[in-house]
Amino acid sequence: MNHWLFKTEPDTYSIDDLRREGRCGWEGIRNYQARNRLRDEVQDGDQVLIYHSSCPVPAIVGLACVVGTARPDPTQFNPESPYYDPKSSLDNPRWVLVDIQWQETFAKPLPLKQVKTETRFREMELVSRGRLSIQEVDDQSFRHIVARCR
DNA sequence: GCCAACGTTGGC
DNA sequence: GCCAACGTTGGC
Repeated sequence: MNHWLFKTEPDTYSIDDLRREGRCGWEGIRNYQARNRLRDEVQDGDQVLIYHSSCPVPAIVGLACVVGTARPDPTQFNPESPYYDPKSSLDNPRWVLVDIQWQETFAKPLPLKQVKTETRFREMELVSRGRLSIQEVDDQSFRHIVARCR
């Protein structure tokens, strides 16, 4: 069982939106490495830290879990969608998504600034590979973060 | 709004 | 398959 960190811009879709909806398809991933992880590595029941980017205080803000496995992202076929990809086809979809279920909104979100400061987080992809939108989180960091953000 | 880092595209 | 040009991300 792996743990993950999914990034989102709260102006587009926030942890509050996820809480309200309960469950959502994590649409709009348009990066091959992130896509490959969703398709090949993310498993039913995996836990996911939700991270807010491009906002006043970028931070890890909550917890969700994966429901089911990867499926084609319908937005790639919708010309009206900002995630539309004319090079994709129904026969051979290029992009996938996973569905996630809200579990928790943290009482004490963990700001990126803090993650960067502490040596225990040195190896986190959030520090070393900030732009990757689907990140793997090691077990120890994951447990530490959940415990201290509650 | 700037810009560094990094991903993608396409000509050759 | 290289690499220059270009586009995107995201912190600041």
